[in-house]
Amino acid sequence: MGKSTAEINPYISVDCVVFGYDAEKLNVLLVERTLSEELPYSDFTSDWTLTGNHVLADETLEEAATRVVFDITGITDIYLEQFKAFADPDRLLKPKDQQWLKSINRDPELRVVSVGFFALVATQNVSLQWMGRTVKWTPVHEVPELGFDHNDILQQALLALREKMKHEPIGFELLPEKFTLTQLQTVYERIFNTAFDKRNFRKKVSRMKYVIPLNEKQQGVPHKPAQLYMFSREVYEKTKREQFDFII
Amino acid sequence: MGKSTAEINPYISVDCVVFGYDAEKLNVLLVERTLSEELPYSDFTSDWTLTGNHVLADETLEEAATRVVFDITGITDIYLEQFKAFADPDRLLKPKDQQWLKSINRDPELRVVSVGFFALVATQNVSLQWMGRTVKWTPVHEVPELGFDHNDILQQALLALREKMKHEPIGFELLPEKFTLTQLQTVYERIFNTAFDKRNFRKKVSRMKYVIPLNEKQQGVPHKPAQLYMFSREVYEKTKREQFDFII
DNA sequence: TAACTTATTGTATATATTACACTAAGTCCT
DNA sequence: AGGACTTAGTGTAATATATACAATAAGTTA
Repeated sequence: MGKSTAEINPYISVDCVVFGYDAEKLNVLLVERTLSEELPYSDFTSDWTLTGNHVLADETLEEAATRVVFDITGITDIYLEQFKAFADPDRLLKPKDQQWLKSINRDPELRVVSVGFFALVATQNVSLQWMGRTVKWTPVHEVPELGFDHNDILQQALLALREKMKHEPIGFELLPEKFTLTQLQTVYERIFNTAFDKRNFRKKVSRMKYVIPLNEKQQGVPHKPAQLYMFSREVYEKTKREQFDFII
Repeated sequence: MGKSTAEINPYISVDCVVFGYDAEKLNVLLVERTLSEELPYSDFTSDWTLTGNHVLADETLEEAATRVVFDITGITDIYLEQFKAFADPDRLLKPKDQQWLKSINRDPELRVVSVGFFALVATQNVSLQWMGRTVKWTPVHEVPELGFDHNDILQQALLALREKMKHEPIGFELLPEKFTLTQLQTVYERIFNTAFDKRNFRKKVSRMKYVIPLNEKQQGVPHKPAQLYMFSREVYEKTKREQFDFII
């Protein structure tokens, strides 16, 4: 942002599916899309889209995605992963989208490749603002019809997130640095929409040497305070081994 | 192919990393890149690249990748998976690549997004020809310096292939329809560069209900003929269940 | 101090993993 | 016909993991 329009590559964009978790639900960041006031088109004045932007001339895709997430959330060290490119010839051809593209003087005929990233953020303690545009968290199961092909992109991001979560310890990215085992279990239960047995889950976690108990307990809760844990990526990288699980 | 140049989208291409397996090694399909004869640039006359092409105006990425693979191999039903988009600003800026782009009258300044797919084919029994261009199988560990950023694309494809193979039964795509357990074991050993215990491997496979023994044995081998098996994706889809393995 | 809420723990059974070496069934050669 | 050669095929014991299942512990609140 803050760069001149001339540096923007009109053919390539990134869309970031920013997932957040609030101890209740998996949410996704949406941005309001409004028609510019000078052009009062009739059939909509605003709706919602994922966060995205065109890449700049000297930017890599990763840099563009990092910039987009930073501009909205102010967060720099964020878990970010490219998961799929979207380039169907008709992905911007819905009437609303055409109307919007014209309203901001973009060529509505142009075929834009959008590269999808998903991001995981720990809390909602991010100052939501994107150059004055309205940004909000929405539970992934309550997302309305979005602009462009963003409902599709969101669904693909969810699939990619689940696939990755099955095999890599990224659930921790959605939790605060210090978390309880119940919180950890709940993250997985919500994202996979299942329930785990508490004892078996804890037995499994206790075998993960990279989930480390702290000398600290939960505070300010009106019941028995839980042990706090941290995740160590360093320990994970050192102790992980390849394994196959393509069985039944 | 066979369409007019006017229908080509100059900004978007697909590159297909076509993996083949010949009972010995994992190979990849390479195409020779030659400078057009009218423009005798000095420092190279030909080298190799992955198979790829620009997408056509009315094509999706998947359709373009399918077309590219079909044009080279003549195969229609092929395992094909999008794994990553490549769009670094400098990905086509090496002198050789600039020279080549100019020689075919492409704008060498243009930033092209290439979407990478990997494909798995069972045998080398594919008629290799791509509109008269030279195509060859090369063992993945003997691939020379390729044009563009294709060495990078190949490495990323290998990583994506391994990741997928750890969790999904796609090794079968590299084998003939009827295969022996030794062949199956060898595929995994070669791709992961490890050795498995034969008895333990077979015990594991015997638990996969979707690897089905046939009433048929190997023929024409100068030793005890092995039992032949087939893979049933239908049985796999019906019996698989989600599981987590992000432990140690 | 009783009611309430969430945290924490164990055991028995079944299944999966690992390490390890010999016999079986063909062909080839003389 | 017989022996050499090559790859196929198999079992067992020890350890680790998965699953099903319910009672006690440690705080807070009224």
